[in-house]
Amino acid sequence: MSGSTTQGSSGKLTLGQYLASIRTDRKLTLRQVEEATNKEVSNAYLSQIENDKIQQPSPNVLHALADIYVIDYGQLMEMAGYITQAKARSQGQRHGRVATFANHTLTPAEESELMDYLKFIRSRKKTSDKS
Amino acid sequence: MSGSTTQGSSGKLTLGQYLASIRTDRKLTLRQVEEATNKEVSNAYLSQIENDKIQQPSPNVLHALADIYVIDYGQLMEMAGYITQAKARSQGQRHGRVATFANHTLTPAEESELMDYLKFIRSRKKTSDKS
DNA sequence: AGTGTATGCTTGATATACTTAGCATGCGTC
DNA sequence: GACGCATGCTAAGTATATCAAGCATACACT
Repeated sequence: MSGSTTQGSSGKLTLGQYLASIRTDRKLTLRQVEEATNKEVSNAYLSQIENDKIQQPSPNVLHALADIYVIDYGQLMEMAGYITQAKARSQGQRHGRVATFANHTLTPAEESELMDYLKFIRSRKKTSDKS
Repeated sequence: MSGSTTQGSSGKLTLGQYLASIRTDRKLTLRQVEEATNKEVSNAYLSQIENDKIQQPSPNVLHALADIYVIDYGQLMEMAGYITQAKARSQGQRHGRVATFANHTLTPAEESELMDYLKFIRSRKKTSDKS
């Protein structure tokens, strides 16, 4: 029951949620992705990944997806629980997580709405210290 | 370079041969390595890897070995047949308007909240569509 | 109605990484 | 010789990623 696909506003996105959000954002179907990856990732399997039925997809699968979505392979690797070489890069914070949004195609209207909402979120939290 | 251990006069070393040569060089036993990796890699399994019975050990196993041997993780990954970030080609085009968000450093929580909100926005608009 | 088609998802089967137990040989000491 | 015991390895089992096929619903069109 319940269990909408969103996992609430508390935690991070899972790998599956992340991949699903990107695909739907780009308005691609499971089978289109399967085609785009040259059958490297079947639509059935992608469905399982997006629903977190697969605990740790292989690097090759992740690479194929990163390839067609044009997103960062290393990020997918980390999300999947793999240890990557760039594990000690806690300094270059300028990018990194924001990549999530950078990889979504937002309309100007949406972007503006989100900017407002971000302001709202931050104003709510302002009472407590920043971390 | 390299050449100090038993390398076939033929071509490159396989992953297993490479790992075995390092271990014997260091005069370690399979069970010592198993201990050193905190049982992350069992001696039985390491034996299979060294004899190329395992086609593609998982990145986590490779990382554990790279760790205790103090060798390059990425090299092991490539030897095992994984594609690494080194292969990353052109980053491709960036989505211009998203730059606004890219310049904001979002916390994971904020990012997640915004993702939910974006879904909400789009679900509202769903009734009207045109192409 | 009905027929087709697209979409997401599930189900059963297979491949293979990985584990646990044990084998075989060698090397030492009695 | 027999008893330990360390070393590399193997055999059988479990877990899980991945595939091929199909199901269910929704949407379109006649």
